[in-house]
Amino acid sequence: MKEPQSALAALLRTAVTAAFGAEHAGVDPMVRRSERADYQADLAMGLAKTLRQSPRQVAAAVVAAADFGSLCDRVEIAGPGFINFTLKTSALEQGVAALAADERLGVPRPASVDRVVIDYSSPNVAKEMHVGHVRTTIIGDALARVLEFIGHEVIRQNHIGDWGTPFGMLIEHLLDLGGGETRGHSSLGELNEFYRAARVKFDADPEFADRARQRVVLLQAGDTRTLELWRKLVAISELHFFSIYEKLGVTLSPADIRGESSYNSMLAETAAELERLGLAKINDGALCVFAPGFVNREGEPLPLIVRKQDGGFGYAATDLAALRYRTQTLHGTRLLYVVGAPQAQHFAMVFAVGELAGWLKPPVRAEHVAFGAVLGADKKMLKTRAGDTVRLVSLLDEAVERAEAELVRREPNGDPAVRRALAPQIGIGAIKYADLSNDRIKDYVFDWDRMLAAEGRTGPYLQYAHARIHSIFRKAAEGGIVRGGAGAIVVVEPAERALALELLGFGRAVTDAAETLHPHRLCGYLYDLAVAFSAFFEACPVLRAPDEPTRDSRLALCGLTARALARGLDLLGIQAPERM
RNA sequence: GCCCCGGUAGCUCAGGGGAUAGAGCGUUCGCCUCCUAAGCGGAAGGUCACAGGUUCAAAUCCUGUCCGGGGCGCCA
Repeated sequence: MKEPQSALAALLRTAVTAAFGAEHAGVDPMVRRSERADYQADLAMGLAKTLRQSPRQVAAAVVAAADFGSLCDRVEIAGPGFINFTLKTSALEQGVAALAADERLGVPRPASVDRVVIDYSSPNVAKEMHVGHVRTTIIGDALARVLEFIGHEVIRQNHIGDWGTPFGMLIEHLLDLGGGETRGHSSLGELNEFYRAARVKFDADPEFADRARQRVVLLQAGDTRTLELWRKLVAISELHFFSIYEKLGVTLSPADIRGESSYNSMLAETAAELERLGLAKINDGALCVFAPGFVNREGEPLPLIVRKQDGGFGYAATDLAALRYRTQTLHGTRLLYVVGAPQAQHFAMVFAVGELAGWLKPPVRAEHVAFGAVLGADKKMLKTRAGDTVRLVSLLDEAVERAEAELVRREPNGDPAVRRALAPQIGIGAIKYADLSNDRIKDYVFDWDRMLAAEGRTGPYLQYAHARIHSIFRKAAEGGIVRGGAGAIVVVEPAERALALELLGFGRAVTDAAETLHPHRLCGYLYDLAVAFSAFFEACPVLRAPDEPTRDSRLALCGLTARALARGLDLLGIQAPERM
């Protein structure tokens, strides 16, 4: 059986053709949740215009042309021409029962499976990860999880910055320090210092800068000794990345790393292909592609510089090579770039060139999944009090510490071991929910007190709702009550009805997040679900239900809600502890 | 100068053609002998930056203005 909202939409579509002819078969019935009923359809007003009839008349004709009897026990026309539907309780019960029996909780399979290549996280080698990486990592991972769950093939690409001119100075500095044989830079705190020192030396010492430039040439030429030192830097950095990923609970693995260096061998042929296609030409000694529509300050055509005057390749070349690789070799059908909004123009140009080159053509699409900055309370880019960029480790550690402190405050005599297990789940979950629940395109204000607050629209609130359900299950088990019996779900109380209705929206919420690439929609849905559950929890005793069938039905509703919350949180990369 | 993204309640944010604009925090009034009160129920609080336009219908679409952030040829 179809989930009621889709069933209503389908019914309305046939009703429209029946009433007004096949030429209107394509109209969107505009079915949505309603405050005045269970669902409402807003199609009559639009149709009225083309049909030159009054909206209420149109609505009446549509309603008359279909039999809503099996789904609804009330269909009313209201206001200018809204059609309000109140579901039959049996339809609601069947819908929820179908959901309970469905592994996928009502998430439909995609009409066509995409091969999604998703580029996210992408930290830089020899630099410590900082706040600037938190959004791409969290948002990218959530999208990867959602798309994968829906049934798309997801290829993660961690486009780490492991190549380019800075490595000349880094390697040269490493040699100055003793050829890299020094006690391994095990902590990346040191390597961060290392980068800074190299930078300072590069800017201050022309002789060093010169050596650094020569070292870049050696690196790009594949000099053995140089590569060895380079690999050392990369290896140490990767250790750091994965320690962060582990703390964060991110699905990226070493196999997903495809850094800038891996395109090194493709840069020349990419440039050659662009030349061959007549797209790239030499301008001021640099090989440039001028995509139509892009201009600089002076209103002159703005180039994408494929090869610099000095013969080197910049990041535009790498991104073009990566685009070519992702389309021509990986055969991705949907390419996602989870990169900050400031790079919008860069990606617009890269995609434009990709289209000109014929690498990117429909139905294959590339999308810049842009996001805004993380701001402090002062509405400026988040910095430490000293004005430094915030290290990601400290951010995550502080989240865990704060979560643990909250646990102590709440339950001073609680088991410390339990707290230690719980704190990361709550702290990291709080950071993730705070980030994901904001529309990604906007900047968002990072506020510890708000995200970890005891109350409100937060990660902990969702986890708490889930934990309360499991608390019921534990109590049930203690009382020898077997869950998952044959008893049907019976919807009687308003709170049960509201919860059931909310549960039916799970599939739509997940699909919506995937199509729009906006995880905050799923966040909003899960919050609404948790609210509906909390209201149900207050109003409808489960284990103390008036009779056994009611108790079992409520247990089943609880089970379904717990699954939906846990799954939804999982799709966001947030853990759902069973007790808090 | 040109381009992109924002401007919605005191604060943080949803809503992005459809009914009286929603939520959380904060303020305020209630609710724990009862499955976790990190909870639930109620109240107050808004010329949706501004001005035009399109439409039966605009917070939502278009144009312009103002404010804030960002980008604009060899860094990534």
